[in-house]
Parts: sequence; structure tokens; C-alpha cells
Amino acid sequence: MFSFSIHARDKSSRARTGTFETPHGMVQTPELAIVATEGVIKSVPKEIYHELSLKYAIVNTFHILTKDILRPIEEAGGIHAYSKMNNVVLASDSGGFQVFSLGFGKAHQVGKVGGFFPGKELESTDENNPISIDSQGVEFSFDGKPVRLNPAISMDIQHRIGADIIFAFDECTSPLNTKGYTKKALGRTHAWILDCIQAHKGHEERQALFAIVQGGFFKDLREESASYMATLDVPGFGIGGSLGKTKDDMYDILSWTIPLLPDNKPRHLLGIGQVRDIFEAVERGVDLFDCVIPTREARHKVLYTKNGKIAVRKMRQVHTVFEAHCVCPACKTGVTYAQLAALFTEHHPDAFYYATVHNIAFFGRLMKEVRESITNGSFHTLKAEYLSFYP
RNA sequence: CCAGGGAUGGCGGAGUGGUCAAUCGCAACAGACUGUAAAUCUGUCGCCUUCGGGCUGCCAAGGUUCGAAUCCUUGUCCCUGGA
Repeated sequence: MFSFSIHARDKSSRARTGTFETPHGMVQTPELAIVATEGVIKSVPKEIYHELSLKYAIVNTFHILTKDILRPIEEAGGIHAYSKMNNVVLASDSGGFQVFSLGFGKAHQVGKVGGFFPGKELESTDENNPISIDSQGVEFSFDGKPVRLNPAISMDIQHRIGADIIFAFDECTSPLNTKGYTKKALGRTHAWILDCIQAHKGHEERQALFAIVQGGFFKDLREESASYMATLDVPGFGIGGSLGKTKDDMYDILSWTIPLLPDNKPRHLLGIGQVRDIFEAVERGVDLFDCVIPTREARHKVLYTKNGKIAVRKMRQVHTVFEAHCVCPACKTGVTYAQLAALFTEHHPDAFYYATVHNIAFFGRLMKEVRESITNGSFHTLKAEYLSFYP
């Protein structure tokens, strides 16, 4: 039911194009998933989804569980029907990222491609994590209620959600975690993937379980993890964070791990998707991405264009559409920067809608151009073009 | 005409003798955002500054006081009842 075929390769890098086939159609790679955490794209009505030429989207196990939308999803007959994304390849994240984002990430106010915070370096140990983690799983506290997740629970929820690609329940560590801690967490992640595979037995035809490589910014741990995951009989791999302290750290991690993964299976770089990062990662062999940036930054008044990011606030006097060639619902109907700025000022929901659909369209085009450039040998030219506006 | 109420920084709106250049919200300005606790968060937001501080300032003009956005007088404008 799931198969990955590679169509073209870049001559001077690990970039490749391919197709990943699933029960709900295929994704052409490289592709970026739009994030629909609770099964919906924020600020875009479901009736519009079919106009967005969405190819790949991802939902979240932890948030679906805690917001009580598992039942509505099951009643609708699965996430594709619930989300009105019947022709979209859907993934679900396992909740492993929330182990970080609601744990050390929250405690230390740091992202997974972390900044470096003086005085906070490497203090992370079990004691100052607001979440309790042991070999049996993770105990969250959310809205004052305890929420438990482990491989079996996460797999069960993901089976009920019904996404095409599901991710193993892992422990995403923090850039501030010590090597000792990261190694311990990696041990759990490595044990848990076996539990996930076990729990997934019988569902392999319907959903593809991707294993996740961890190991922080430690070369030997990353190599150990990639080598270990490579031995497993899974249809694809995720590469998870912590991804170091800088972009270069992240690129190093990709260079370390990807050569150790089987060439004939897709690799999904979890949670990454800034323009430059997409090029650098594709170049190192990444096939799939997901990222909140297109949708989140839209709500934060940032528009993506081929000439760079644009702060809508500064465009009050500009009476043109966002991008003349764009066919997103906003550009198509002639919404101008000035109008968008005015809508943002009055907090009108359409502002969020217009900006979101445009950014989704931008990233859709970007990924298409990336694919075409790999096919016709112009990947590096395209990269240079984009990086001049997205340094 | 009578009786009340009110005028605060771009706007809304706190503050009723000192610790007030004046809480807070909005707007504005600058920045951040990478498996979404995010339509969020951070900083600036009277003028000048060598960042120590200096100056002007709460409708206007007088006054009381060591000290006034805060109390008194007059004026101007606005709102609400009454004739």
C-alpha cells in the first residue's frame, strides 16, 4: 500500500525527487506538510481547503487527545473526512514533540533549533522538567489534568485518527540537554520504537509508521540512532530535534544521519521549514517536511513572496496584490496589501485567512519549483535565487 | 435659565495632595516565530540626553500649599436631568 519511488537525483548533492504512495493518493517529494494540529488549518474555513491545492498536511496526537476531538474524528470516519482533506496525504505527529515543547522547551523558553541562553546552559536534568518521563512513558499535566502518553497509547490514538503517515512516539530533547541526558532519552526513544512497531502490527497496510532519529547535536548519538533506525522494517524515517543551537548545527546533523538511512525510503525532517532550511535539507537528502511557519507567520502579519518575507504592517500604502502570478484565494480576488493591512488593524478574521492561504500557496509553489529544479538540473540555481531573499 | 456630571499623552480609560512622565488596553514603531500552550511573544511609545540625568506636562488663567493631574476661584467646551 505504501511505496516510495525515486525519479530524479541532483548530480552534485543528495537532493532527489520521488513519489510516496498512500491510500489517499501520493505526495511528490520534496514536499512540505501544512500543519493542522487539531485537524483544521487555523483561520481557514474547511470549505476552502479544496482551493488550496494541498498535498500534505499533519495533525497532532497530543492536541487532538487533550482537546477531545478524537471522538468527532472517529465519528466522521477518520481524519481525512473530518478535516475535509480526502485527497490530501495526512500525517499525524505522535506527541513526542510535546515532550519537549511542554517540557524543557517551556521551562527554558527555548526552541528546538535553540538559541543559547547564558546561565541556562546544560542545566537540564530530570529534576527541572515540568513533565515526568520514564521508560514507561510520559506524564504531562495539561490544563490541570494529567495526560499520559507512551508508545502503545500514542499508536492507538494515531490508529483511531487514521492519518496515512504516523510517527513513532519519541522523546524530543532540548538543545540545552546535556549529552548524558540526551543519551538516556535516546535509549528510551530506541526502546519505544520497538513498542510502536509492535503496537502497529496489523495496521501496516493502512498507515505507514515512520521511525524517528534522535540524538541531539551529538555526532556519535545521531550516528548511533540513524544506524539503529536503519535496521528497522519501517516505510520511512523522521529526523527529530533537538537540532543544535544554530542552523549550521542542524545541517551538520542532516549530513551525519542521512547517509546512514536507507536510500530507498523517504526521510521527513520534523518541524522544519524556513525557506533556507528547506534548500539546505533537500540538498542533504530530505524528502518531506512539516512546519508551522507558513500558517503561524501569516497570523503574525508576515507574507511570503518570491522577493522575500514582507511585514504587512509596512505595506499600508501599497495597492497591489501580494504576488501577481499567485492564484491563492486572496490574490485571485484582488486583495491588496493596503486592504490586508487595514483588515489586520481591525482584527478582521479575513486578514488571517488571506495571509494564511497566500503563504500556503507560496510554499506549495516553492516545493514544486524545488522538485522541477532537481528534475531539470537547476536546483543550485534555484537555491541561489531564493537564498538571496531568504538568507 | 436651573440642577448635576465631566474635560488626562494618537484614541479609550485609570489615577483624587507627595513614591506621577502619569497603571492598563488599543493604535503606532522595531523585532521574534521551524514535529502550534502562538490571531502569540519581546522591546519602544511627551521632548532632549555624553543614558547619570535635564526639560515641558493632565482644557485655560489665576490661587492655596514645602509640594497640585489631584484642593479653591473664574472662564471655555461637552454630557445628563428639570423648566
